[in-house]
Amino acid sequence: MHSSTNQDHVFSGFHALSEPIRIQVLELLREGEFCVGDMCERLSIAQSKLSFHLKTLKQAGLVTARQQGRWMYYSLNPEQFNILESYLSNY
Amino acid sequence: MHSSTNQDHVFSGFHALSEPIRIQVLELLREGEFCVGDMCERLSIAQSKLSFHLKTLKQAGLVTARQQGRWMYYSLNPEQFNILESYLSNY
DNA sequence: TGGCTAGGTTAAAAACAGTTGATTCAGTTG
DNA sequence: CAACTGAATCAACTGTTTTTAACCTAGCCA
Repeated sequence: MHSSTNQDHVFSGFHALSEPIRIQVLELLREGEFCVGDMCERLSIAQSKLSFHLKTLKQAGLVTARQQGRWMYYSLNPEQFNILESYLSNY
Repeated sequence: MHSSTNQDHVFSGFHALSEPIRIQVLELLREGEFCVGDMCERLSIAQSKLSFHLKTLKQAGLVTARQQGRWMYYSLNPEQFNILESYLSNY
């Protein structure tokens, strides 16, 4: 049906999705790519807190990061959403 | 896109999905309806522990319960999986 | 080079989730 | 009614996740 290796990734995906701040981040990223500072401002959230949640989202594969100079740009990774979606479609 | 009222339900859905025992329960329920005692046996898990996780799954809408005499029968609620699936399809 | 800035890291505290064993509750059966 | 049983609940405990504030690092520009 699906390998247990994938299942771990699926777990961390659902875990990443089960937190309000992380959902806010994802909703924001639907507008497009953002750097950390701009996200802090838009979400009124402390930088280190945001970094923590971005790390979680990145480890879960839901977002990707790209560095440009001093700025780190984050964006959605739709592929991972597809994987979670197709896991759910088993039910 | 989707109301914030729905979002709460979506949260608890993803939270429910982010725990190994709860996934085991859901996988088992794909075989069909089970009462608590049988699930305990099949999953080698203490009754109060299982009840705790079933409560979480029920609150998240992922399973439904039906009482028959002293037995409580649980089964999957595919509609809620569809809701989560379509939430993910926004990404 | 030195100072500034964006963002990642860390450690301690606080908050939250899960486990355990005992207890309670509601149906059933004698 | 009394004894019994399946399942929910509770309180104490343990483990994990999140928050916070201080600190570190790397890139830029004077």
